[in-house]
Amino acid sequence: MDKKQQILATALRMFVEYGFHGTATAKVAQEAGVANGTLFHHYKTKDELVLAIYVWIKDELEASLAAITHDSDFITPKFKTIFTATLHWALQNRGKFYYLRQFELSPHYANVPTGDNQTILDRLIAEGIRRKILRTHPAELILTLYNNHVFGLYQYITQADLEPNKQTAIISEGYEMIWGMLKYA
Amino acid sequence: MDKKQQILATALRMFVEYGFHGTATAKVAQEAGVANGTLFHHYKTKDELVLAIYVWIKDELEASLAAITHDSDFITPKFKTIFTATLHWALQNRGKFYYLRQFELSPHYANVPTGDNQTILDRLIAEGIRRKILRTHPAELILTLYNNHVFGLYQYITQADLEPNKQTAIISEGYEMIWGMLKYA
Amino acid sequence: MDKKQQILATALRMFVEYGFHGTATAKVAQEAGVANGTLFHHYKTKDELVLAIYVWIKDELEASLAAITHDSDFITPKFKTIFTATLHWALQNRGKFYYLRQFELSPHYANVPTGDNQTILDRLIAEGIRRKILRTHPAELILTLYNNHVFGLYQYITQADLEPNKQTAIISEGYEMIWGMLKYA
Amino acid sequence: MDKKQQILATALRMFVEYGFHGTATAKVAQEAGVANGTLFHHYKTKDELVLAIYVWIKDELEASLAAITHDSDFITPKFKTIFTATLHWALQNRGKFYYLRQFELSPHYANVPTGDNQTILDRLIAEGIRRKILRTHPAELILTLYNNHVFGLYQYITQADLEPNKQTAIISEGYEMIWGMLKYA
DNA sequence: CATGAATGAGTTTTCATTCAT
DNA sequence: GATGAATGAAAACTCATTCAT
Repeated sequence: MDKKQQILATALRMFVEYGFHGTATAKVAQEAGVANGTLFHHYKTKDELVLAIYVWIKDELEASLAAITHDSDFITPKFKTIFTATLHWALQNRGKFYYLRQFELSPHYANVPTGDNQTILDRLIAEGIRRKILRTHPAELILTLYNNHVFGLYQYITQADLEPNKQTAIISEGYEMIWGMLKYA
Repeated sequence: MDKKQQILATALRMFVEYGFHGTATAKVAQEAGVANGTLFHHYKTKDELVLAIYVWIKDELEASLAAITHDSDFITPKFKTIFTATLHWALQNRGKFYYLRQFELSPHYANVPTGDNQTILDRLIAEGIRRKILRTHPAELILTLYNNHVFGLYQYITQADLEPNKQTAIISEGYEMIWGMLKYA
Repeated sequence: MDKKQQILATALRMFVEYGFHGTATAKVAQEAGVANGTLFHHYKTKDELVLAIYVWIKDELEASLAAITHDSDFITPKFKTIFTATLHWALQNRGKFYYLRQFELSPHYANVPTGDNQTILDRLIAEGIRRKILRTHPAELILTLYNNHVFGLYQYITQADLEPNKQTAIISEGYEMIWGMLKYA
Repeated sequence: MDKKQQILATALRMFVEYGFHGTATAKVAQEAGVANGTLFHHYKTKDELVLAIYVWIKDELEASLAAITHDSDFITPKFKTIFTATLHWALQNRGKFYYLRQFELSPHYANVPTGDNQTILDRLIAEGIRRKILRTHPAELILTLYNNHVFGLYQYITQADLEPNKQTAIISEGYEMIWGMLKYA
């Protein structure tokens, strides 16, 4: 398990730094301190490794959001909690958050097995629309706009290299913006 | 000249379909109907080709926006005009618009020579902030949020494969959203 | 013992289907339902496995011929019996017979330990020549022509996919041919 | 062209000595005095190279037989001429002849494009059967037995390492044998 | 301007074999 | 005996780039 996890972490770091194609599997193995063949013993192909990292990060973010919300929470504050927590997580896990975007905009995204596993956010949006707390738009549209807004803020904050308190202020502003944009009436 | 343009167009199509690394220069040359060496006769390196396509598309979009606006326009309607025109252009030039995103999120973006050539949108936002028509935020933040919103709408419309009239309706809605989000007070 | 035999049988099948080099030991182990290391526990190298299969089949064919002949038989009918039995055995054990050829034409053949263990056929030919029932040619020549004739018939019958009665007829014809070719005067 | 032919000749020699799988393309390129990539510039895959060699040899043998026969020849002497010439060619081009067998018994044989290009021998056998000069068997059977007989003689002569005059004598004997076996009545 | 043969470093992947448990 | 994770040396193949014509 140790080596497997070591490969995962090293690959993540290198993929973020050099891109998928810019990172040779041999280099990953070397930096992870394992033999070339060991990487392929655990992940049959490079694509499989790329996907495994995505699932790992996705699960981790989801778990971190699950830890601070409850099904019984009211929708409006829950929305704020999730938005804020996501951005803070993103800023404390920049490599991981960047990886998610990099992956989702790449052809690799097509390899994700399509289960019906809805995320907390998926369910929240669906319920918010149904209860007329969010605008009556297709959930898919709301989700897409939300994600792009979150990524936009992340992009700005990281590129402008803001101080922590400024970061919190912007996140707060950003929340007001998206809420004003998506809330019902 | 013919061959040069042929290479450009073919490369654009293939880069969008297979990605930068997934597209071999030899394949581009072949599909463009020119010899391997001809491609390198016009563009010294693959990176140079990738950049040339970006500049070409960027200029084309800018020219198309320039054709429908004037420096003397009022800011508020001009903002709407540009937003709407950009999205329509994106939907009629999907490959080109997608290329812009692909390029800007890639390490290639660092190769763009940093001139002070501001776009129409850059100038509009700067002036909007100065005149307190747009929120008093850093121009960079406003621009980032704007761009991500535009791309989010583009993503939704293309993935949902909407009919033309639905497209126009969503673009109109999308405009109201971003305007509500960015306008002063 | 069970596992050892299981490995042998699985390897035979796969070597015939994919060739020696085309068959990975890991795949053999997997299909045989044993662990990777178990294969190497029983056979020190892949070459050793390849050889073991050859010896196994060779012994089986020899035993099957021994069961229907006696040292005291007359040479002429014994020749016919052996020829006919060999071909029938070959057609009922196609994989095994094909393996023998595949092995003997490969560099692996050099690994067979050279004992003086003569086969029934070897002894029969030697005696036939000595007693002037077979042509006075080097035994090696007669054996080679015999083997190629047998394989030729096998090739034709399997490729033409003949019905059982046709098979018997061809084998009979084939016997007349080789006998006419090799018998004395 | 020079390099292409150089690759072909080198690969032939190495495939005969080490087998298809035992010969690395990198080694072929090295021995042929060309770069690794050059080999793949001329032959897209190793399989394509293997096939190209087969076609080359096959054509060469066919041309050599065509040079000493005429369509108007009588069948019986033509048969002898071809048989004898084939064996002499085989003994003077041992690598090439061995390659043909090696190839035809391998899975590569399935890659040969199935045209209707009949060889001289194919046509001769078909006509011999029709005119009742050869036994009334399926042409395929006659051809298979013929080929195996030729290869058997080749095998014996090369393994016994006979002197030239002995070779000629055995070939002559071998002709009588196959003719006795295949001629009508 | 245009060509396409030639290059060789680099890539992913395979695989027989070992060894600690 | 049995296991399967670990190994690392190959292997086939790719590809941006050069250059003589």
